[in-house]
Amino acid sequence: MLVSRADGVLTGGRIVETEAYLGQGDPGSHAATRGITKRNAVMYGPPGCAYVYFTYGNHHMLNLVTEEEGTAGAVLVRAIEPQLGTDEMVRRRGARPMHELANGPGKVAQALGLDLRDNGSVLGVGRVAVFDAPPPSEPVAVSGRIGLTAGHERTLRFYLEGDEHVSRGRTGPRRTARLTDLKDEARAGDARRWKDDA
DNA sequence: ATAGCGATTGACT
DNA sequence: GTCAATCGCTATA
Repeated sequence: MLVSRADGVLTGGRIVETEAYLGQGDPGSHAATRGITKRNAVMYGPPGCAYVYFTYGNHHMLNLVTEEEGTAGAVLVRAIEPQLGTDEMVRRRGARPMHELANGPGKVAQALGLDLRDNGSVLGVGRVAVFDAPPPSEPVAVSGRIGLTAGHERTLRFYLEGDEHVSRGRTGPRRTARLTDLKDEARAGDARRWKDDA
């Protein structure tokens, strides 16, 4: 559950689509180039913070920092299922079908009223908060990330299979799995990474 | 100081 | 399916 209290109004919903962005070695990441810059600094900061950036001259993107301080890593929230403050979300986004209020990363930030002021804010302390929720009943689909220049693709996009609130997009190759299995895979990957580092 | 570009969207063919 | 809008960040001079 993702919740915003921008403008003193609570808005939010269930996260239904995400993409992972790593640090060095992930050419699609803002942290791809070695070193901290003014923009990507928050990605290197402590986990549990919001990394918000501005792109294409119009759109804000909300990421959740995931890795320990000193290691770049964040999850881009690409879509949510509106559940809280939907009337305010309609006011911010314009009259649209419910499933088009936040079915894209730029739309998520707009619907939640977020902007660069939220960059670096601590989840639950600033205007953005994330709460645990029951695991989804739908299978989780895994595909390549959207919108990256060729050669930057990695299968790091995760979304709820068949959910109407997921962004439209060229999916490409895709597989589905249970959430518990994906978590097992992630843990195995972490173990492999630690072993390699050692 | 500044050219080039982008983790997109919305309108249009 | 194509395409323009739009501006902060990054890299280069």
